[in-house]
Amino acid sequence: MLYKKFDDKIEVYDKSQFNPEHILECGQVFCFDKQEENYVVFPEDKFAKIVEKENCYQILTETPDYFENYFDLKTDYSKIKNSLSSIEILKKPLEFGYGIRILKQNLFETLISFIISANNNIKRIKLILNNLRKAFENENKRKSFPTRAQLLSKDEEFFKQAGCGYRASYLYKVLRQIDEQTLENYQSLDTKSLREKLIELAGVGPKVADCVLLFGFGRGDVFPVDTWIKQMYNQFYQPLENREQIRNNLINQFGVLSGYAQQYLFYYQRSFIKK
DNA sequence: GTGCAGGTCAGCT
DNA sequence: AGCTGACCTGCA
Repeated sequence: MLYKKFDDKIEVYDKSQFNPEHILECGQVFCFDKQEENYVVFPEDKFAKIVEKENCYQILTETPDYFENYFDLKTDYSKIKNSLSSIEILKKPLEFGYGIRILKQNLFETLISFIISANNNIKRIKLILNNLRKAFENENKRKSFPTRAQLLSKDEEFFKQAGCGYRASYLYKVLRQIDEQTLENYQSLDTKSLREKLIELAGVGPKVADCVLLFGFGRGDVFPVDTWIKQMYNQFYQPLENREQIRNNLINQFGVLSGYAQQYLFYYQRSFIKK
């Protein structure tokens, strides 16, 4: 993809495979806000503001290298979209979310965020995550995502106060089950074994595991099945109740591009309901 | 007041 | 193994 890296920004010239609204609103990430016409995104302890120009999008940031990787700019999405476009069910979703890219997100942040996402709504998920950031805003620069060590110092009541509800005990437990380095080491596992490892963690079931696999570990051969995907599936395929069955059938069809297909389908399906 | 939101878990057959 | 009900809580 065509882009150029500067000291204080990246300019992305190919608007056909980079659209901040598509990328950030397609459900893979919670650490962003829309400010008037622009999007800001704040993963880990980083920050970027995305501004549209006539011939490009500018990613304004102090850490261009970080965001070059974060937005996976080296990957050519025209190839991915091309191989998916022959599938009838994906035609409209691809047209609608043409600028989607799957972000390369921090493993720990992704794990915590998607544990909180379970049986929850996006507004409240963002509220809770902001509460967690706010609790450490004096010791961190800006409002960074807290580290495992920082969260480990808190008790279950802290997470309840932050609005986590019954997920508070999951967080308390999972912080004692795993650290950042162990997560990194999991990269060497194949997708199936890695998924089993993740499901052992508190608050992590099949759906959350698939989200961490896709958005954190960059595994394309998974298909997170949530209420929206299930709704879509039962609309276009032979209706099924069991989510694992739906998942297996979809992975059978989409193979190593399952995760990508999921994002286009999710974004398109949800657009009908969302205001 | 009622119902829902990117599900997971414990307890049952 | 596979199924079922309970579950925090902010917001519409």
